[in-house]
Amino acid sequence: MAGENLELDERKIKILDAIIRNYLETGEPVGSRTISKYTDLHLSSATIRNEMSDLEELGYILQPHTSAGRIPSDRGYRFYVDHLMREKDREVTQMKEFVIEKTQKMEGMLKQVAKLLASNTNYATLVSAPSYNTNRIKFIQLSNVDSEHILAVIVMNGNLVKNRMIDVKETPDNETLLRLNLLLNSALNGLSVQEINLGTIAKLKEQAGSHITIVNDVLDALAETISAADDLQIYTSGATNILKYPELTSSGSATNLLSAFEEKEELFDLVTSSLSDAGDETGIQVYIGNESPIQTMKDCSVVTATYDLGEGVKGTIGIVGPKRMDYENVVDNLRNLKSQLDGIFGKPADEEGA
Amino acid sequence: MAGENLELDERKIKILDAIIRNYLETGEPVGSRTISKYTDLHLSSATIRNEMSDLEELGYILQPHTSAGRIPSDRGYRFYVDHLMREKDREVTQMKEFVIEKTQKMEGMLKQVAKLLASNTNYATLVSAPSYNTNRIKFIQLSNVDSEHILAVIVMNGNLVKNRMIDVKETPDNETLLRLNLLLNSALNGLSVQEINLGTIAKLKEQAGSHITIVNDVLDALAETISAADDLQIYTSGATNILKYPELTSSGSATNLLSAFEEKEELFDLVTSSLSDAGDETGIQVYIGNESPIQTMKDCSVVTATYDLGEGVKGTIGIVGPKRMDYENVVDNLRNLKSQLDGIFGKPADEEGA
DNA sequence: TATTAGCACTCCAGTTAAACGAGTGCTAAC
DNA sequence: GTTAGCACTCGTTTAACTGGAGTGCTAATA
Repeated sequence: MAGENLELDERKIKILDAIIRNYLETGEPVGSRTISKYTDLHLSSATIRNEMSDLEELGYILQPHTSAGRIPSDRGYRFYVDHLMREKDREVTQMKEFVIEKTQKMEGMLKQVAKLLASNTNYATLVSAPSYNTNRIKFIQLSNVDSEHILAVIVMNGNLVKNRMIDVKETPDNETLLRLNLLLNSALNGLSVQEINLGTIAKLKEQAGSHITIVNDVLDALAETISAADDLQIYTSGATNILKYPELTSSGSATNLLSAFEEKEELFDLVTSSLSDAGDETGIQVYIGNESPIQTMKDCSVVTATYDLGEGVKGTIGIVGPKRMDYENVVDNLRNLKSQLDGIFGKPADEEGA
Repeated sequence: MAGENLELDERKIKILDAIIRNYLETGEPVGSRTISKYTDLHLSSATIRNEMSDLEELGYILQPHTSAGRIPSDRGYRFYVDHLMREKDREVTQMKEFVIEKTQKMEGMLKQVAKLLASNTNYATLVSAPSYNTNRIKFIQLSNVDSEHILAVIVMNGNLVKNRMIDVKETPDNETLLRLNLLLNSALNGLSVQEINLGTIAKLKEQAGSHITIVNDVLDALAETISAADDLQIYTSGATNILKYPELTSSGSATNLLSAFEEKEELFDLVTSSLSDAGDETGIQVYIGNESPIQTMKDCSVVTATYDLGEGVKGTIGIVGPKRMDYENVVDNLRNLKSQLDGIFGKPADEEGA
């Protein structure tokens, strides 16, 4: 565990650890007498009191009011997460079988993941669908559907499919359509959407001749494919777990949290910022209180994991709960799920356009 | 308003009406003295008390406890909704512009509708996407995507598009693909999914020759298109409004309601049963307390409207709130929105496969 | 006969006061 | 440096009290 520390000696650390662990369990302020018995230090409550007084001065714990026990401060939690938390002996869970084999579709699977996580942890969970931003165009096809509509089908790497109905005044004949298909595919194939620049577009339009409008529509559809807000799906579960924690309901932030989980807009911010924060090498990130990217969550803790399917295809799994959440369990669960998801996409199953 | 009634004379009806209206406003049990002043009957509180006693015996109102005022019973609400409720002078709202013009996409529009309704009423709302069950196949197209995948695109009436990736061992050449496309289109075009019977399938497979597996996959995709649970999308908004009503939070049903709105599974039942209940000619249905199709909602009232885009394409808009909800306002809002939606689909805009 | 005034009674909601107890800080002794 | 002891603080719980809104009943009234 924690090695030498500038301001905390061995004993203080042990006491801090005991306080936090106890508080995580009970949710009640913990007093000196409790610690005196709980630890193997064999110190009297009076001694503990002195140490606690020091710890408070250092900002690791605080008193809700005079003559109450101590609770961890944000700084205390941070120290705990960084140095004190033990990794769980991971029991190899049967998640894989349960979650992944059973559902072929991305959407269903992610919903399952959120649900499973929520029931495992008793916190609110969210899972974002992978974002395909840096993905490349694999295939484009235009077809006549009826006299007024052309259907454009765009397949991206990873087999994400996007459809776009295009209104036309007159139906192009099959030959023209074939030519356009050839044109589009040869011009755009293999490009990521970012790589389609003005030059490409100009050339394309030049060659399209009288069918510029169709080409324009296809380009629009491509643009839409990356417009993140439109594409990014977020699945949530267990939001009502929030109501289980009095420190959230009484502080009044519960309602805001719940509607954030319903409307999901704020969750986008959470997901994107968690995707950009690198996290440590494990890809797991812990936000405590005000560290959270979202103001709404300043009274709770957020733990996120970023899963990476390769080729820049990434997504986020997150857990939102009270500051006194069971970090060990949560982190373990996330690490576990992450590793499962990281592996999946060797063989991309069939998915559907959002 | 209500004409003659077997057990209720004019005066009793007036009193009942006054009690319910007052209770809807305040949420507090209403006493005899209040009514004595509130109405233009000019009766003393004592007289009112006698009448109230009668009304209670008849089951229209009840006392939360001795020496409290009266509140409407389910039966009372029912009578109110059926006979007493006045229709609002509809101010022509600018909903259409706001909601409908601004968003081209079905999904976005329905989300907007839910949101608007929630903010208008302060209750929890849900909107189901139109179900295309009786819809017909318009167009099918298979294309080679890469060496291991064929993409099947299916367009239904109303321009609902469904994609399906099909794994293949070896790529069919273009000629074969063309033949299959022709085959599928001529065999299935214009059929609703229910109409595809064993005969059709057998004939199709016979003609498919060595490419049965592909045909099978296409048929699977078709089956999926109608599998309702998979297809039916529900958008919700304002679920947290539930927390505003003490009668729901204290009875403990709020949590269940909230998670019903989050998980949405129960809402499917609500939507389907509201779709099958014809409702009166207006297409609007009011469920009070136990009348609700869902047990979770037995402590509240549910008002639903069914919108009909024609061709069997239907959807539901619903509102969930306390029994003392503002029925007049709610019904008016629903009727309004319904009429807007009913009109929309003259020109089906572009949509995307689920 | 229908209505009203008056009164005793009920019961909830809100307030106050007291008792409790968990916990601290400090001091003095070990 | 550690501990025992004690006075003090402060939130929580319990109990008792009060006010008020509302009812039901009875007797008087129009």
